[in-house]
Amino acid sequence: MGEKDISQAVIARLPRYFRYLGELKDEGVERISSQELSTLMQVTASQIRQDFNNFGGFGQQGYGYNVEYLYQEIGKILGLDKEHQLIVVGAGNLGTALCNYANFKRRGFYFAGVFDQNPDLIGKKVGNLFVKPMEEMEDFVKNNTIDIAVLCIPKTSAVNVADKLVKCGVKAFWNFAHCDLNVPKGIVVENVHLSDSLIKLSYNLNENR
Amino acid sequence: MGEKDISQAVIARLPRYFRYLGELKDEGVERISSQELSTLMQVTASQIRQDFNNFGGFGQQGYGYNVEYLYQEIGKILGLDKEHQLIVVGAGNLGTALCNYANFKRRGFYFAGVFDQNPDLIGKKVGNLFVKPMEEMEDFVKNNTIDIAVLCIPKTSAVNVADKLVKCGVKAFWNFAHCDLNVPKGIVVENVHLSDSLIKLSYNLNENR
DNA sequence: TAGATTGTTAATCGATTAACAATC
DNA sequence: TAGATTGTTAATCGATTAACAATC
Repeated sequence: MGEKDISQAVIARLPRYFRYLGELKDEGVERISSQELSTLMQVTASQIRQDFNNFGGFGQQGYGYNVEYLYQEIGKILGLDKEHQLIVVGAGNLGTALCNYANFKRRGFYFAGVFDQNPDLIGKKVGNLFVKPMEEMEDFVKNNTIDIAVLCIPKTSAVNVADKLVKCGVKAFWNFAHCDLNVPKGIVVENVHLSDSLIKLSYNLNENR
Repeated sequence: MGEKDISQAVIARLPRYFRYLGELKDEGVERISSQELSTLMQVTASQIRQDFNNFGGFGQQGYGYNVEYLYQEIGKILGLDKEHQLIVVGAGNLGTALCNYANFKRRGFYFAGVFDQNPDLIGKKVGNLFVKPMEEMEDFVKNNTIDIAVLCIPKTSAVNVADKLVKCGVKAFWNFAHCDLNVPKGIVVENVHLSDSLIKLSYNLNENR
């Protein structure tokens, strides 16, 4: 963390770069210029170069960027060279959907446990896991060095569950509950507020008529 | 659309205001000042007043804002006073989860149809709908004035399906496919790239150590 | 009327774009 | 060497914050 802080606007664009570079790599493309990438991604070449240069010079004058190399480097910046252990709290439809999504594993995100308070769901198979009761959550987290908790529970319990998990050492929350978490400094939250997203779509839809 | 364009930064904040105002309303709070809302939401009072004043003066000097009135007005701005008809394309885990999420209906978003190309899923009950084959999608959309299509299909088919739906009159896409859609001007896309979101979390997690 | 708080203008800050020297 | 394209500085643009006059 010696470096200067990178703005969240830049960070938010990195996964998209990573995605495009991965596709280019899979297509066998060896090199790409900021101008070509600009056309492909519909952002300015200036922005692309500025973004990359926040992390060091990955390109070469007169040549452009080596796709494979840039892909690897951005992967490292994003922490995708490391493995992450996750738990999912809430084994409803959404929690189940996320557990079943195989792509995350490919990126080093491993689902280590699923928990629910509904007795009817306990023992149910979700992905390659069996739903455990909420009472076992805290011990499980302590014993398995869990990085990330995925919250797929109603907002009424989300804040409370998050507090408990912070105490057990969870460092990051992927929050699908329809509320804001209030966590201590140093704990990271990424919200996915689906209703908010749909409502935003509604605004733009109605504006565009 | 006579008014000047509102920036997407402002639009993106509106659903959150709406959410907080809804909660305040439910708690029976009658009035609130930008300063109080600022403390509650952890944004500056200045920003709150600027944001609201993009759409007109909803407050009263010396008093603040009437919660119920402001809630209603922001709802109208967001188009939540209108009904929206949706279809879901892709009846996998995620499509199923979205169909089952009752909260959307409460906001005027009605799921009118679910489609999948997998013969095993056809006829399966999802929410209060039965999965229909993809072949029926286009006629269905034309006959039911569908506003919004929710894409829960792999990226390999998403672009193709979106093209078809645009031709049938769909005006907005809620895109969960892991790719960018390229739609004509006037068609609205709201992306929910879950992998990108999780990867962003990964960056911030690794940065915070 | 005095106090409170908005609506709005002005100042600041940060992010994006343009330009170009450095260099492969 | 000449051409291409980066890395980086400077200019512009837009968004956020501060300040305060208007007014309830």
